[in-house]
Amino acid sequence: MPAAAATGTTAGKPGTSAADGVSPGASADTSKGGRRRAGRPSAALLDQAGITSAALELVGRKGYDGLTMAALARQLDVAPSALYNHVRSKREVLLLVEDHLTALVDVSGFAAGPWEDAVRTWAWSYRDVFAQHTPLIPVIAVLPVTDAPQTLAMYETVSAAFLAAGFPEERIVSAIVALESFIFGSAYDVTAPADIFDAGSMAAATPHFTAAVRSLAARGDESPADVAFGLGLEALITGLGALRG
Amino acid sequence: MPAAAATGTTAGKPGTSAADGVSPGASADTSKGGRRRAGRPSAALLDQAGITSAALELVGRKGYDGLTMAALARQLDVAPSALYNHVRSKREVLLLVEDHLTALVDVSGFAAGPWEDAVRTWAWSYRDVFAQHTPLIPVIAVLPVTDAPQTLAMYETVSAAFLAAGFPEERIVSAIVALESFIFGSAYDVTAPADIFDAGSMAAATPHFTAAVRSLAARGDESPADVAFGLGLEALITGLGALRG
DNA sequence: CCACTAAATGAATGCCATTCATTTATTAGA
DNA sequence: TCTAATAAATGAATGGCATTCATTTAGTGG
Repeated sequence: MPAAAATGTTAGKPGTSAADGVSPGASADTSKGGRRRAGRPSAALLDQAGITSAALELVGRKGYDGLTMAALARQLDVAPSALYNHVRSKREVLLLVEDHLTALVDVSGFAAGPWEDAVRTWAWSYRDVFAQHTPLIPVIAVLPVTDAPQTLAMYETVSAAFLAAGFPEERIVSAIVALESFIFGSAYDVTAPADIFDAGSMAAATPHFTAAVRSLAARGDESPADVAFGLGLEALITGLGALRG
Repeated sequence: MPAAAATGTTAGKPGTSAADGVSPGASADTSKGGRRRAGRPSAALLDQAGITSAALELVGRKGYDGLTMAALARQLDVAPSALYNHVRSKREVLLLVEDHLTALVDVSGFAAGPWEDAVRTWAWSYRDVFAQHTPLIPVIAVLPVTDAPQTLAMYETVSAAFLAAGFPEERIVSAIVALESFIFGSAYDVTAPADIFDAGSMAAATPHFTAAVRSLAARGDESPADVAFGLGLEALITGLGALRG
């Protein structure tokens, strides 16, 4: 399970959620509900799906520092101010991206098989997706689920599976939150520089820590972030699993 | 090794960091060692300790949105550009604040008593400190320990205690990282709005999740964030504790 | 008293998200 | 077919931000 970690990122699951496929290009004017009133231009250059995929491409190419409203507009061949006809703020752009990414998290394990395996698959995949998008984590943390349909869909799938696995209803949300907290915190670790624990000139003053760091580095195959995540995840699975009736 | 910590940052030149003298701004940092060269003003208005405490006061009063270099300068009765004689960037200000806060984390439990109790005390305290400073979390995550002496000191204390408790040396860093990841993720939860899980109009589409949320709310005394943190922490303590030889 | 230097200044610079009055393009309905 | 309504795009502001830099200020050791 450890090395496979990296794969999860691409693992978009078709059956995961209620979202239609979307056609990210320039024209997918499906939803955007609301009745039409008077004359209404049909060939809009922008919509939320297009903005979302342009934002994702931009992030992939330039990182989150490169995701500015100006750059986003340029990517879409449009004036920056045009974006505000479709999105209330930059935060809403981040929110659209977040919800899109959540749909990539692998919840397929919850359909069948042991609860432990399903949680493992889900957690590794969840971490892998957001490890490449850590600037979204502060956004997610305060995000009312109402504003993120895909995220809500994921919670429904996971909740149903926890109930089926024998969890008492009043513990389900707490267990999910505990797992998510660990997942988000661990996503940051993945991005940490390799020498983050190098004490440098202070090494002599911190002998126990320095020795611990050195013996950690000695083991070769797995990345430190993966080792720590695996360790914590197994502890959580065992400990939380014991709550089942 | 207390406040002397602050030195290293301005370095870059041999022997430059020294800047002792009489009364600095608001809070005096005692001699920072280093040899003196030529003539040198003794009544500096600013130093890193003063900047740190001004930043903390500002954050307490206006939050992290209010912590701008301009506001910080105003607080210290100084021009914004003056700050850059003592600090390389705003990020370094955040770093100073982070290191100061880390010193507030309660590691006293590691001095004696059972490992489990010490970890519990440490983890709750750690979470509580940073729950009020979540904007620092992305900074901490990528922060080389070299740049944060207090943080390094905490790691040394914790590492020594884990070793004494019977942990194999090569698992210590992983165990600490796993705990920290959980702690940082959980710190975000504390700040989440109470209605974060209200599915609103989508409630009908997510019956299991909605029911789980409702039954959670039913239990009154403890905050949801505390319940989740306690649940996860106990699982981690049990699971990680099993690694001890 | 002079040469040296850390520290403070104030005026730029460039980037950013966001706003707004205005224009453009489309279509429903008369 | 003409017209009124309207969504969407524009381009020029606005105000805030961190940061830079040439310059000035003021102590101090020699």
